[in-house]
Amino acid sequence: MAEDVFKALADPTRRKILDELTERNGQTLFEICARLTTKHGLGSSRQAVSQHLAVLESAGLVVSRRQGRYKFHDLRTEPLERIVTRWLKPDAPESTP
Amino acid sequence: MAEDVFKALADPTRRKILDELTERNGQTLFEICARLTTKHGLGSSRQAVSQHLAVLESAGLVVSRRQGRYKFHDLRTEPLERIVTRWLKPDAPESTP
DNA sequence: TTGATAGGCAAGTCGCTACTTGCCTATGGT
DNA sequence: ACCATAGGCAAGTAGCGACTTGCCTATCAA
Repeated sequence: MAEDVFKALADPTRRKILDELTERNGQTLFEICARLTTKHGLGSSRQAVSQHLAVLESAGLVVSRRQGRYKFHDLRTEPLERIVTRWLKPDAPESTP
Repeated sequence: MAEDVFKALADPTRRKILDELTERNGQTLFEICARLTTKHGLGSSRQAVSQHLAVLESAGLVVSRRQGRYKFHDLRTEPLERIVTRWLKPDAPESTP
């Protein structure tokens, strides 16, 4: 539900994970760990990232597929498209001039 | 910055306050308290709602104007329109934590 | 089979945050 | 002048959430 989406987005590391998956979909846990530390400079442990991925997955923002000993993670943007329109009521759409 | 917007949206009571201001803009603290308890069934104290409004204001989602002994609160949706497009576009994401 | 890789599970620690409690200031009605 | 209303400030408490620690399972390559 939407409740979980907001909670999932509340953490900066999880948002970085979404950034990473936006840039390159279908990464494994270790790939995400490596790219978080090298590119974003975050020193997150494997378990920490694993728990973040679990939160993102239970929020519907990430789906995972197992293949052998690898587990690939894919981004799902559908939950994002629904949550913000809640407060962007029909009045005054000043987003595009 | 965007960081504060996500943190502000992480709390369900704050989201209810945004709902309330969406429905009727320019409410005072006591009005928001009253409508939260009656319409939404939340038993939030005055101080709790006051602190929530401070968080929303520092995130740029609410602005307040003083008038006599009243303080009116208005919704600002501009910060909302910026945050989610971060993952909806195929472009490179913003460099924000 | 052995060892290395990829990941999972569970309990525990620690910091942040939502909420309370108590007291304070200021404005306005009468 | 009085007092009720509208709101602010600050310290303290409780619980949730992020992260660690330690050990476990499963898969593949040699």
